[in-house]
Amino acid sequence: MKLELLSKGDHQTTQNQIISKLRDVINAKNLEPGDKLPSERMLSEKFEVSRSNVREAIQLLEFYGLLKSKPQSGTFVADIGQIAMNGMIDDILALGDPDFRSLVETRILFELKTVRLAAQRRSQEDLDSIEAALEAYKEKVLNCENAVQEDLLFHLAIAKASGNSTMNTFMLMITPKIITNFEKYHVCDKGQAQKGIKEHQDIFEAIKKQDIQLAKEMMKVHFGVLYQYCYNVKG
Amino acid sequence: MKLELLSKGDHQTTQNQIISKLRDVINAKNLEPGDKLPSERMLSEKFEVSRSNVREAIQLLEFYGLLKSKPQSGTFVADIGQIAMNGMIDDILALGDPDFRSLVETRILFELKTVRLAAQRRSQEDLDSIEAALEAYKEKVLNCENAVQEDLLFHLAIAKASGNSTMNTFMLMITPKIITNFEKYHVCDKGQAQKGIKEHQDIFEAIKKQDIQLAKEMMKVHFGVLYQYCYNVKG
DNA sequence: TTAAAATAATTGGTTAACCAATTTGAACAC
DNA sequence: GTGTTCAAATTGGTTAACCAATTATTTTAA
Repeated sequence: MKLELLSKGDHQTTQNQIISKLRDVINAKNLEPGDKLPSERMLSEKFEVSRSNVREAIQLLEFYGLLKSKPQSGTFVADIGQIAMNGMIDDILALGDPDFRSLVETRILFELKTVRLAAQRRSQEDLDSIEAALEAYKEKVLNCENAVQEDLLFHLAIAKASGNSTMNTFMLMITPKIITNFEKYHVCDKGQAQKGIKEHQDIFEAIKKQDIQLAKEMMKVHFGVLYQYCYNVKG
Repeated sequence: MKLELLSKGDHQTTQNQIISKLRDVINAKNLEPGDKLPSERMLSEKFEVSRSNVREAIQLLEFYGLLKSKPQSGTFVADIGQIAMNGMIDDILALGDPDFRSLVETRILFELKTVRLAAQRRSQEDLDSIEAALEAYKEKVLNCENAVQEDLLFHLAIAKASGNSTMNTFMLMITPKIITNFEKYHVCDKGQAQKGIKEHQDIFEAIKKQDIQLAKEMMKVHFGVLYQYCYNVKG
């Protein structure tokens, strides 16, 4: 038996320690937006870790928009004041792997919003893409095959048609995590198949008609089961 | 004059090319979930790029949950079928830098949702954090100082209190991008100051009372101006 | 012939060396 | 003193060498 209680990834732990130390450096030196941090080499020596570890930590903070590295110059504090910097780093350090329920909850939020935006903004090209995804889905279902992939692409096509690149990106980030943890197996139920097809078809038609409210309602129906899973577990 | 038309980042371009080639490899070899990709060294030779470039591309696809690297073994296709794999990689390749409007639109969506969840789920500790952020905000505003940072932390405290780690993470990702592009300067207007304080106070009180609907309404009022910016630009 | 053991090759990850752009500061002309 | 030039040091980024774990292959024993 491997005793790994509260291990949580050795890598992750040291990474968070470095980030924490980076915050300390920023505070100790009273660095403000535009100020330069010590070089990666100095930091790696000071923290007694490898330079690549420091680089990785800096890159994460860069990802969150807190730092900015300039090629042959140095790493600089982004346009974020010290107070916000400290608060945000604390928040980042407190982040853990997202739980499944929060993923589902977030997905439903996105689905209900993107479908409205798609109904409102979709171009003809968008509509064609969604329809193609729908047809692929229907074909698989009618052949009694697993259509998880086609289902996913249908929803991603809607996200794309929403014209909101941020939501589109986020959908790409969370949806695979959900479908790989969900419906591992496939059962061929005639009733379920028809229900699934109808729900997708209804959503598509609403988008086509540009009926925003209807599109949202149809999507709500489609996610009814998952919705229950999220909000009625307690009750 | 530097002719950089459609440059879009040299790095980004080669990266996308590699990702595209990775997709081709997966298709050519008909790789399915669990199957192993060629080694990084082989790929770098085949693509005629450095191994670190290949690694970077693989890591991005790993970020989106499409691949999975195992330390001294190899890189494997995650639990995503070929159809979804192709569709998702296409989507990823089509992603561009998010436009400002989509960021704002997404932020408002999150704010309206997290404030409801916060009103519903907040612990006493959450409430204390939010109140502390509110007090810090009020103090700055009453002193006629710029309170952008305190405003940000107030909203992030609400996101944290929502109990949804996914939304919390996403809020951390987009909010800084917005505030750094917005309200670059600060004007001290007595009326505006009081208005800002009242709006924040109202939101806090609603969360404290756990009045979900009211919390949402107060947040909607708070983001009224931004909301207009998003949805009434055309009209 | 087959199972097991030993060894060689391969793997992603890590570290160290290297690079070109930038920055710094000393030398120097006026 | 002051502005300019130029060389040396510093920087983040990149490449190549190295590592330990894993996997494939060969050898060996029964």
